[in-house]
Amino acid sequence: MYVTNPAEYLAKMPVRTLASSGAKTAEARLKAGHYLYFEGDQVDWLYQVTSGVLRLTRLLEDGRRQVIAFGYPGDIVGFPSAGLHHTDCDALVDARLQPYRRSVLENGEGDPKLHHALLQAALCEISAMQDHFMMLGRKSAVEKVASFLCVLSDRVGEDLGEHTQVNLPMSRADIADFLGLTTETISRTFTQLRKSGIIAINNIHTIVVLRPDTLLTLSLGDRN
Amino acid sequence: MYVTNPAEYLAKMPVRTLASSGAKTAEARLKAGHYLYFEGDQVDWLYQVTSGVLRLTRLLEDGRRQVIAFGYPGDIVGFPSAGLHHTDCDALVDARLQPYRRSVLENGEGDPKLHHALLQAALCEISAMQDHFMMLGRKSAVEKVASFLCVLSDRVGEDLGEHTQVNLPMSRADIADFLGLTTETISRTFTQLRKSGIIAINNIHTIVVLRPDTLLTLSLGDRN
DNA sequence: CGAGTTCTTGATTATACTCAATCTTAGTGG
DNA sequence: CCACTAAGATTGAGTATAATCAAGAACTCG
Repeated sequence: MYVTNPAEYLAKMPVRTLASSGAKTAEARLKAGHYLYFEGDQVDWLYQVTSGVLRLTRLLEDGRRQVIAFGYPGDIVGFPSAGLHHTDCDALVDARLQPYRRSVLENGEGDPKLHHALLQAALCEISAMQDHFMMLGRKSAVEKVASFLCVLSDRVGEDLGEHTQVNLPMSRADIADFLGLTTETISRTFTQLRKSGIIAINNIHTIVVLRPDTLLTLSLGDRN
Repeated sequence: MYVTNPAEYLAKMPVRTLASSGAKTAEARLKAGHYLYFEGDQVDWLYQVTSGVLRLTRLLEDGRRQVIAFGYPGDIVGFPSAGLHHTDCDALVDARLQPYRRSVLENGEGDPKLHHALLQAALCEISAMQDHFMMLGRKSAVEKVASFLCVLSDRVGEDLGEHTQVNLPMSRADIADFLGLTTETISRTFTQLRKSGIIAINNIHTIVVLRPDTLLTLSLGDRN
């Protein structure tokens, strides 16, 4: 889940259909806080998130952290590079996962349709990451946070009729490490959006988007 | 070319061998300043850079720009997402390109070996981009510039015996838009590295790495 | 209920940006 | 070949944004 321009995400949906394929294994479960894999591990399986939310992270020697992505239902995680995992991955909340053999991605092994679907998911990933570059490199704190909320709202927001409610299973530190900011800045920006009447904060993990249009405008950085 | 940790790049080398495959077309040439494709174009071909340097960019409505990558010899550019290009691509200097049909990547069409090589290149790309996230999100200006020079030095530096010479075909603005900084900051950081005796600046497009070890230390952000 | 973590808010600082001027380089035509 | 121009690079001064440091508030969970 690379949080950028909402429109980008529609292209990802076709992936959901791949679960209907033949060569699949029994669904796996991952409890909140437990790790699916670590950086450097051999890749044997890819996983499509069925429910729950995953967190993909990378560490620098000195402790600085980057959250690479959040894995929401429909997303595929675990793409290998040189056969190895290049992030850590753990669950923010209890999750269910559909595993696919790495060999299906790399060799097409017996299931060309699934092979193709996994390849398409990898290609989507590349394009989504490019969006995220723009966000990390060129957007202000407000733009980043607004973008983040916009995408979450579009992808997993609950329709409350008038407004949209968004659940944030991740901590402020996770959001900060995803957007290249500090927890303090995330907190301040949330407060600022709340005081402007753009969002409401029901509790730490639940916000309501009151003015989605304004939020979208902020995310695009119209400095009028 | 995602400038991060030098070690990452060794993994990319196997890709070079794929040019020996059967299903290839005549080499293409692209003059400096000319575009290979634009964002939104239909993807028909992927290209492996044979010589020269490409620039992949993305624009925001208000003119802010992100350089997504530089394409150096060995690199593959043009991976489709939903069949479309998601960056602009032009040549910084005259370049030669080996084209491969998109269908080889997506359907394996007639050449499983090439299909596999292109897929591996795409997977490498994902991991390299993850490195770049860390750089954009979590590194200081000095760390970014040092990282950039380290990788260029490793990949395309000319061995001058004692030192390593690096050619920079791109402008300061390109480097800035690649690293998420401004041209002024790039300039100042270069000057700072020069005054510290870590690099020498022969001319705007040619720098010499005098103390590679110190540069590497700086790139990793050891704040001692 | 209480301890510990996470979040929020405030005050201050630092890093990198902005704006502006100067210098350098590359390209053009006399 | 050299002056002239335009674009790009450097440097400086001042500023703004987000980071840091620190304290207090609000959650979480045993």
